[in-house]
Amino acid sequence: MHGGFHYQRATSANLDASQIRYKMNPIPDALPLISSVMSTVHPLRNVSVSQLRTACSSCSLHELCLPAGLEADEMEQLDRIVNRKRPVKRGEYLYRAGGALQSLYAVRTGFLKSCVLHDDGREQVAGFHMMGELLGMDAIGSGKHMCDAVALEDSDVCEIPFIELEQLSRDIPALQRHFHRMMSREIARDYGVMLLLGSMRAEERLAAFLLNLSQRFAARGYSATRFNLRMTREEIGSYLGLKLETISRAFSRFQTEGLITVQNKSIELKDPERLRALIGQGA
Amino acid sequence: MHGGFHYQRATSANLDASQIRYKMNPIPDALPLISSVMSTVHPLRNVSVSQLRTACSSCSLHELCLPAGLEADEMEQLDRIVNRKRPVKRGEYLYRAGGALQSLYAVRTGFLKSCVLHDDGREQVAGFHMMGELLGMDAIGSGKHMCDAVALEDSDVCEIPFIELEQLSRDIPALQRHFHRMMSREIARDYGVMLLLGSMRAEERLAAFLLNLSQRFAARGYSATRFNLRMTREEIGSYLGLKLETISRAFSRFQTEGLITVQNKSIELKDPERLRALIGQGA
DNA sequence: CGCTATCTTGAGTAGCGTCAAGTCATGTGG
DNA sequence: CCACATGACTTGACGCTACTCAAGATAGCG
Repeated sequence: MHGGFHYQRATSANLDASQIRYKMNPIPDALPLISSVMSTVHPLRNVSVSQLRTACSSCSLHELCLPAGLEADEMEQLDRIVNRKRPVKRGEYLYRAGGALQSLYAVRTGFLKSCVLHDDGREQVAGFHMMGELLGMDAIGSGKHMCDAVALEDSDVCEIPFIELEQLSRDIPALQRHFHRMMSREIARDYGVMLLLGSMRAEERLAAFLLNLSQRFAARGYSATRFNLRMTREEIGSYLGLKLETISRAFSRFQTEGLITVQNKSIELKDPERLRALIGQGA
Repeated sequence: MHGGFHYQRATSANLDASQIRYKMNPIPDALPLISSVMSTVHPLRNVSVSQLRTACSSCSLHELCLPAGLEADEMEQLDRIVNRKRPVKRGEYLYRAGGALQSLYAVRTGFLKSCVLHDDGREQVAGFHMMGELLGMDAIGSGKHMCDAVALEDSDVCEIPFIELEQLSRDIPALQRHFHRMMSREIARDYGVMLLLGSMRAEERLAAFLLNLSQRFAARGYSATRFNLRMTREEIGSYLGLKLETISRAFSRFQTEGLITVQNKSIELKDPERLRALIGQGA
């Protein structure tokens, strides 16, 4: 594992990009657990550029992503409009606030953040996005993106032209259904963030954040208790409405209390139950 | 204006319900300004129960609400599935967290709030809803409502069975389009709330809140500078992630600074520009 | 007319932010 | 492969904002 390697690194079926980017971390990324999601995976050595263009039907994310619930022939129709495998390098913008909506984007590999900007330069992280999640839905209302989307590590996304998606979802009820579900889940997620920002104290917020990440990794077949953060303390703080020093102090405190082990970007949840119980102390 | 009057009070074209509910307030609600939205209004004295059942096409909100952009015949189709005029009395729940999604609801008259609940009893107001706005979109993802919706004053809503809406929006592209827009706008609004909760200080939050209300009243043909609050200080505080005392102090401070006049629930914006400038001081 | 919910205001405090110094990772160029 | 530069993180001391607790005023309602 060394630099110069990373163009071959990522398949749609693994998250190991992060292991390469953070290759010096003493604790590697959680290894994928055996799960139904992983059943169609090609081993790393078999990956080639052509295989990176896999159709939705052979993408390991199709249960999580937009094609969930589609029949084979419907998935094929969706495949025809999806522009697969657009790479976004770490630090690159997928889109910027104010830019016209062209497509929605499904994360294939990697990790991104959305940032809302304020005139005075303040910036607020509105969300972190991992594989199978859909970005850009904030732009449908006005035709313009409300936020920046930035890759936190080298990532691949599928580009889904919005006009064509809307057209196709008229013909395929299951697609329409699932698209509505994904928009609605974004709204429900936002309500959760509001609850967090509006009524939790610093340590509760961080605990909720860690448990949320844990649950999302678990849903993708990775360890729920050991994972690597892809974002800085400052980005976590921005998302949680706190300063980076507060995040750092809370991590340290959790560690001395035996709730987690934290070493740089690597996290291990030692006692998820006590972490969960911690939420609700500040009522 | 006195009690016992209020069953005749509200047409789809006025917000005056609040003037009756808060009839003792020295400053009445802003009167509707002349605007395109008001062109089909019946004067109050002509209102009858049958007219309360008006179709979307004759509803003064159709430019703001779900039927925006539909042709006459399309609007007729939508009309057939909409269960018009379900009254919700002050304090009544339109739906509750955990309840199964049946319908979306469009506010016709009145004012409602959505509240997210936390296990430990904490409650966070996630939004306030006025005429032309759509509620319940958080429930599509899971099939269950994520929050309570409560009327803050006697209100009327149109009930739109979700399954039928989805069906119909396959046949009517303009309806599909607009429905997507409304969901997306909810997401964009949520991002704005996150920015507010995550990075503004108390007085900035309140200023942003007042300006937002102002803008929404203006979009409905009412005064942008004089209006009545329909919610308590505690509800404003909950929405803004602050305590009621903080809201009260900020109101007082704004008043002594000449930014607003506030008397109980009635608000006048004396200097919207300085109010706007105030946002961005705390960077 | 009195009861209750809502609001205002004050005094004291806790929690998180600010500022600052120093350590540790990452990755670059010699 | 090592030395150094840079960005990320940790920790401490201090300050300020908003919270808590409390008392009193006011409005709305029966």
